[in-house]
Amino acid sequence: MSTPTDEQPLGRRERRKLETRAKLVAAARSLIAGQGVDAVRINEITDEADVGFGSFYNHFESKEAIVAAVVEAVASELGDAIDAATSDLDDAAEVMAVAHRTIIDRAAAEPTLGWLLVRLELSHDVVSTALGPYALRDLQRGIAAGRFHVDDQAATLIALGGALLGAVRAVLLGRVGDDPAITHAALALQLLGLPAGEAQEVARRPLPRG
Amino acid sequence: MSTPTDEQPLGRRERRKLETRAKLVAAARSLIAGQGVDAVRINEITDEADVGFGSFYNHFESKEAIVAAVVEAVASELGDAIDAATSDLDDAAEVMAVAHRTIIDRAAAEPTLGWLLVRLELSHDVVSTALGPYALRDLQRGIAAGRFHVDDQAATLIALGGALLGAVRAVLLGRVGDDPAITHAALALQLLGLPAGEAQEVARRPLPRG
DNA sequence: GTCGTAATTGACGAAGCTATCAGTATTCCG
DNA sequence: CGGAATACTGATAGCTTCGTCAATTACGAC
Repeated sequence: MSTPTDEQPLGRRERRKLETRAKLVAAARSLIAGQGVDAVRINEITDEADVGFGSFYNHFESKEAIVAAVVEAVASELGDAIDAATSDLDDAAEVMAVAHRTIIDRAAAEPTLGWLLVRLELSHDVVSTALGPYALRDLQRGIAAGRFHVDDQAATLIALGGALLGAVRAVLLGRVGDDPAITHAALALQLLGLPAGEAQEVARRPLPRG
Repeated sequence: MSTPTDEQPLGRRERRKLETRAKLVAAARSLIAGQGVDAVRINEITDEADVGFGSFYNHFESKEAIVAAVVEAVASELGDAIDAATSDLDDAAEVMAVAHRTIIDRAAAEPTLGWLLVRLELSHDVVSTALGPYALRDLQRGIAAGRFHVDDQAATLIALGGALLGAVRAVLLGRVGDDPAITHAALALQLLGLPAGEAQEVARRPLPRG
């Protein structure tokens, strides 16, 4: 997910410019998480970023443009997190469980990220677009390994994504019991056709390098 | 879900008033379905309803007020549809499958309703609030009958609702195969712990009084 | 037919938001 | 050091939206 990051020999001017841009994106991110895209005003973004109003238009053409930047940032951040958490695993079912647990744990630890995910999903399909490819890969590994019993792959991914998003919302709203990540992971595996007992066992395995 | 509807002896004046109100709600419903709550302007609603701008404030205090009316209408409409479709059934698993199929089929037949559901869910929790009680009742029947294997009821309902909403969105976006309602119903039953074969069988049963 | 009541209407003032732009401050480079 | 380049700034013009209100219209009672 991460690019090789070719960089560094930048003048002070360039650095300040990027810094301003980063402040704007961070401010937009936090405000969108709190209020949703539509409710956020551009002057709120510049105030939060502690930057002159006019600066906004030095970096972005419109609100849509900065939203796109936020979406991209969130997508790559989550993608990296999933990669890091699952790269050491062999069992396809465990990969799926850990991927879901990662998302939910991160949303719980960083509600701003969680709300962003929820609030951006409707308008920008973040889950399908950004996470879909990972999910599809993991799904097919599980099918190939004979662990999942799946009839319609696309429909399964949709249900999986919807259930995940529901779980994230529930966590953010505090409507959950203990360790919602494990609970949800077990449900996801059950959805994929694992027997209840096996789903529980896989979902409960300790996270790698935790 | 439906109230006994005590009514009829109304003068023409009352009827016209209710008619205006109904036109406003219908217009709001269609516009919200198309653009989401935030994007809808009050003058758009009155234009669509073919009513003077000022009339809006004879019936509703604010946009929030009319949105609440729309939410209530949608909730009772769906509730009635589910009741009608499942009241003749004995098998708890079949009840759950038919309930989900009903929602998806209705969303497919009436995209306005589907989009409303999706667009209102974020801001108003329609699925949890309006459909949750039905789902909980059916879930507990299935558990009592020993057909579902459920660990955490609340988490299961959340996953079920999220998956349903995802399926509705997919249908509206055309990203589906044949008979998405049956496909999704089978997934829902699998999520509830039914073995894959059994889930398929129950999901495929013909709808009652179809 | 006349009058009182209540709903409807659209124009208007107030408030908010966007995008621009002319001016200022900072950095780069010869 | 000095001039060019570039990012930053906030006031402002123009537009959109909201909620109110005085005038108008439709209804129903007598």
